[in-house]
Amino acid sequence: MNNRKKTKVTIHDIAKQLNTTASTVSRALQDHPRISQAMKKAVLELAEKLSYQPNFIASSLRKGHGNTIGVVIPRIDRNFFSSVIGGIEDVAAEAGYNVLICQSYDSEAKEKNIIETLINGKVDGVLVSIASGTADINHFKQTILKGVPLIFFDRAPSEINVSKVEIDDFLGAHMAVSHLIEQGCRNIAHFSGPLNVSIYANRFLGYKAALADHGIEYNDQLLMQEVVTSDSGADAVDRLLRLNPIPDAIFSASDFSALGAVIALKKRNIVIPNEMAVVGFANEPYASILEPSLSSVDQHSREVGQAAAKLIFEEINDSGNPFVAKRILLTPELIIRCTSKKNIKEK
Amino acid sequence: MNNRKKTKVTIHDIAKQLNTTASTVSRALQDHPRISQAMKKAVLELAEKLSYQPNFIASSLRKGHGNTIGVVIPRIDRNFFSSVIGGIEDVAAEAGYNVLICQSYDSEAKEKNIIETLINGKVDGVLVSIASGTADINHFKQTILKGVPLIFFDRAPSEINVSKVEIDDFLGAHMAVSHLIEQGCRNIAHFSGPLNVSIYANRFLGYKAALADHGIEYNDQLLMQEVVTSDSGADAVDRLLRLNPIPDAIFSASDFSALGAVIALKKRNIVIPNEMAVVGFANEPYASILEPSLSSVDQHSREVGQAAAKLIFEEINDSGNPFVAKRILLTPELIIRCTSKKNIKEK
DNA sequence: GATGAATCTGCAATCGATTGCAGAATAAAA
DNA sequence: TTTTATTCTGCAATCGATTGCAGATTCATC
Repeated sequence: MNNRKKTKVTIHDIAKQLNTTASTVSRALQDHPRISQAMKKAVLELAEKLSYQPNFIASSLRKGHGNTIGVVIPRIDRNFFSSVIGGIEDVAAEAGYNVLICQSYDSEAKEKNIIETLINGKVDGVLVSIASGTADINHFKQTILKGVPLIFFDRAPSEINVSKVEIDDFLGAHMAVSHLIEQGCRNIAHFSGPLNVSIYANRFLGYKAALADHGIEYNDQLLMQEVVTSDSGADAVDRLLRLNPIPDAIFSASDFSALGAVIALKKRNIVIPNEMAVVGFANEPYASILEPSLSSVDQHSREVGQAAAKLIFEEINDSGNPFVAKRILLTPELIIRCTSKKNIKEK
Repeated sequence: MNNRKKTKVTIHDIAKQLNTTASTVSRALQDHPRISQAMKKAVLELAEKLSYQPNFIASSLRKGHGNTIGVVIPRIDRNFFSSVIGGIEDVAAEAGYNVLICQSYDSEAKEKNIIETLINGKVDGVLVSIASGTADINHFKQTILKGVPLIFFDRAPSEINVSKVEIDDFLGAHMAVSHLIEQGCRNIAHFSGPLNVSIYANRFLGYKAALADHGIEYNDQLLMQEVVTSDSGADAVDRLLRLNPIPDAIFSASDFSALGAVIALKKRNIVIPNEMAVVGFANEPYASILEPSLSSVDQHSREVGQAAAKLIFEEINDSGNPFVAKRILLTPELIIRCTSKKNIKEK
């Protein structure tokens, strides 16, 4: 067992041993109605005996598709994306498809490169969460021209006519901010990401709308831009504390900056949530572990993946009909924990 | 742009327009030395103009490989595995390979199924972290017979002659337990997983060895078996507290059970680390966020992925030579935090 | 002008499975 | 026995790119 040689049994080998042809063997293996039971039995038995396995590449070439879909994400070691992939893989495995994972690391060049190698027959469809560094979306137009189904999830460009699966960021933000207002907060700061990225833009709009709906005026000073990391969250807290009056809540578009904020607030002995309430976004696994536990908007990431995968299979199987872009908007869920629930002690 | 038609430019199309043949076009595209500069230029220009993209499937069939490797893991939404995949993907992308991800959900049947579909030419090599439910490893022997390179990482069966990338669980456990002993603990409990799984067996051995090396007798009562989840960790704490004397430390083979233990201990107002110190294993992202922050053994997961990927490319490119199984053992790192560092206040 | 060398191209087979169509073999009906 | 219907099989092309080998063309040398 120390030298490994390729055993390559093909339908021709089977045909030869049975004094028949590859066509017949091929049909027998597919249980084609015009092949006799006797022949099917013989083929199946010999195939089993020789432990024949069909060559996937060859049949893909002939059939024109390879039962594989590609997924392009910024990075996999982020909880949101790995759980989206979990959802995609569930649906794909069910449908007999495999999933090819590629990371763009938020770089447009990498993303472009990935898309180009994927669409040359390697995959039958592509699911993308666009890189934040991507300005030019021509590579996606290529994909469409090639006739390869394309779906965006989570992060999607607006200037392109494709199907999308998104969570309702506006609603999530609106729920979070409304909740803070119900808790008595009136002076609510917002940590935002780059506003040219749709998810952050929508969260910002949801924030503003919730304020307006409760008759609270929007205050420019309370918007902290490009605050999505833990460090920047801590810095932003410093800036907030210099305001007069000091805000009484933070709605952060990211759990990471919310985390940084909570740590910074604790360091300054500011009581959470009574002096300053905090709600994050994404419901990262650590949200429940942080003390006080972090309220956050859950994105139902696994369902995002499942929905996106289902959508792409629809488009793959539907390729004859004229294309109509669909948009699925999933409802997020506000998870209320200790950083925002006043008058309730930590247990 | 509402109807999507497949544009399928092949080398034959280019050849026809240039009054030459597919062979010449193929060679021109590969910059073959025996093609004239003029012809190369013409081909390249026309290819560009028609936005020709080589058909990946066709060239794979002919070349006998498809620049794809498969990864089989129990599940992707676990930090360890997603970061291993990050490492694999880094190396693979560098080498011009794509990565196919499959989840076994710790089921032998699923794993077997995955392996069988992968090795039929779909991938050029397979990286596996074996499902905990897998007893029969015949499907892997098939893989070897097929001549498809195979590497195990993290979890590997012992009864098979293949290359492996593992972290030194024995050493990691030894470091953790020695550290607890240095902190003055003498009565150290151990939360273990199923001992037929190598990683848990080795952690257990490392635990025992560290005790022995410090002249501490191993006590059967302090071994809590099958404790790898948060809930079971909390339960195990209950049992420990009924012992006499009560242990003064826990070395957990999993961060999840360590987490459960810390929460349970806090609920009972047992002071960590002075009354009970805790060290976990895996350095999950929440370890640093927990209060008190959890000491844990970091597995350098990204490096595991990188090492495994490098190894499989060696085997793929080396297929001529007689096979020699390699074993890479990575050194883990003990991260000392507040659950085990006595006499240091939490900041 | 002839021979040899050097440089390009094209033919045709190949990778392995699939499939339309023709045709063989068998059974049923006349 | 002949005709018609029915049931199986096989031939050959196809998917698109690659490659060994032969042949063609150009150029240099004697």
